[in-house]
Amino acid sequence: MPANILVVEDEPAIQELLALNITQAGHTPMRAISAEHAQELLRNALPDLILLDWMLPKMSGIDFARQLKSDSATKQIPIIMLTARGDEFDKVRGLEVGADDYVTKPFSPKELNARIKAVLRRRAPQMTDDPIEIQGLHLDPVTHRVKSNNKVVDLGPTEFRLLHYFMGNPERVHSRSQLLDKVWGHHVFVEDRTVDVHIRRLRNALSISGHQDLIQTVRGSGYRLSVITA
Amino acid sequence: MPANILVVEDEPAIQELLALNITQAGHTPMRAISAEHAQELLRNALPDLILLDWMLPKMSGIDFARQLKSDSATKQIPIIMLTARGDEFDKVRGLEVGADDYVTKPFSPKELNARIKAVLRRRAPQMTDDPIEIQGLHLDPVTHRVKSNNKVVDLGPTEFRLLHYFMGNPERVHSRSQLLDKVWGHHVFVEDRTVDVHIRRLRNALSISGHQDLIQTVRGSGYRLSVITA
DNA sequence: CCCTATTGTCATAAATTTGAAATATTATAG
DNA sequence: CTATAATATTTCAAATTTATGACAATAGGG
Repeated sequence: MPANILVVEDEPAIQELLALNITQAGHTPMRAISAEHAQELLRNALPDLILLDWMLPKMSGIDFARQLKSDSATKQIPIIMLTARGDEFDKVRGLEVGADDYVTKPFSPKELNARIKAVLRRRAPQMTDDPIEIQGLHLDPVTHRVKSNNKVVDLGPTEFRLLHYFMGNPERVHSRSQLLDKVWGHHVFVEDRTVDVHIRRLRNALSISGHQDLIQTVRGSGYRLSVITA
Repeated sequence: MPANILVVEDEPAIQELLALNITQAGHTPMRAISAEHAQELLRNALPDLILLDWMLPKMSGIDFARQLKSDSATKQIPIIMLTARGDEFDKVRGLEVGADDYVTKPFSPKELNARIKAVLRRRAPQMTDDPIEIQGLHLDPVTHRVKSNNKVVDLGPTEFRLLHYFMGNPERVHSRSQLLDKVWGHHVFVEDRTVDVHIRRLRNALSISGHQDLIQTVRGSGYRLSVITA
C-alpha cells in the first residue's frame, strides 16, 4: 500500500505541507518545483502517483498533465490535480487532460489522503476473483461465499483467506511460516502455532459439509489441501 | 445512470450543444475535436459511450469507428453516429462498422437523450430505469418508489440510490469505498464509516416489509444484498 | 424566512475475531 | 511400549469491526 508520490508544486510552503502529509500517510514523497524539474526526476524513477498543481510557472499543470498522458512511459500514472478555489477549473477540463481526481486548495490532510487512497485503489490490479471449486466445495471471492450443495459454510475473515489460499494452491504442502506470509501478510508478527488454531477453526467450519478432511496435516512440514483421502 | 460520454465533433458550436445536452441529462461529457484527439483521450480513460460525427477532418468517423471496434480495449464501448441529413449515410454501412445507433442533424435534445439512454440501457442494465424486483421487493427508478406487497417503503434519496445499486448488483460484496464511489460519486469526500450509518437507515426502512436481512454485513469486506438467508 | 427532511460525524455500545497460553492427544523414534 | 516431539483443542482477554443513537450542519420546500 505504501507508494511513491511525486509532488509538483512551486510554493515551498504548500509543497512542504504536502510532503508531510504524504509521509504521515505512509507514502514516500518526491518533490519538484516545476514541470521541468519534474521531468528531470521522472527520467530516473517513475512514481505511483503524481500530485500536480494546476498553476505552475512556465509550463502549466494542465500542459504538463497532457504531456504526461501522451508519453507511453508515464501515461498510466494517475494524476491528482491541485487547484485553488478561485481557479477556473472544471472537472471536464481536468478529465480531458487525464487527471484522475482533483483537490481544491485549501485542502484538509484527511481529504487529500482519502483521495490518494481512492486513486491508488482504483489503479490496483484486481486480484484473481475467479470462483474455485474442489470436491463440491465452492468458493466465490466476488460474493465472498463458500458453499457446498446449497449449504453455506460460515467463515471468519482469516479462515476465508486461508481457505482461498489453500484452494488456489491445492495438493501442496505449506509450512506455517509460508501460510503466515501468504495469508496474514509479509510483516506480521504472529506465533507459528497460531496457524494451528485457525486450521482448527477452518476444519470446524468445513465439517458442516463434510469437507473437514480436505485440510490435511503433514507432520513436521505443515498443512495441505488435498482431495486424496488416504 | 450518470455516464461519461466522449463527444467527437469538429464543429465547436455543435460540440458545445452536445456537451450541454449531455450535462443536462446528468452525464459527464469529454470532448475531442478529431479522431486523433479522441484516441489521445481514450488512452487515459474509457467512456461509457461515444458520440461520433460521421464527417471528421483527417480520419473520418467511419474509419475511426472501425478502428474502435477492432481494438479489444474499446470494442465494447457503444457508439452513436452523428450524421447530417444531407450526408450520404445509410444505416447498413453504419451498422457494418459497429455503430449502435445514429442520429441525424439537426437533432432534438429529446431524441438524442432518448437514444443515449437506450444505448446505455442495452449495455449496463444496472444504471437504467428498468424496475427491479428481488424477493417481492420492487424498486421502480422511474416513479422513484420501493414497494413490497402494496406496502410502501419510504427511503431518503441516498438510501434509494444505495438500494438501487445493491439490487442492480446482487449477491456481490461491495466494500465501503466501492459503495462511496458508485453510490455517492467519484469526487465526494465522505468517511468510510458513514456508509454504515446509511446501511443502518436502509435496513431500518426495509424492516417495514421484513426485508431487512437482504442487506448483509460481510465482516472485514463490506456489505452485500443477498437472498441467501443462511 | 421558517420548518422539515436529509446528511455526515461522533461517541458509545455490541458483536465478532484474533492471537496466545494452557492442556490434551497423537505420532513416532528408539 | 515409552519418552518425546508435534499437533489438536479449549479457553480467554485484547483487539478489531460493526451497530446504533444523538447531533449539528445543510438543503429544500413552502
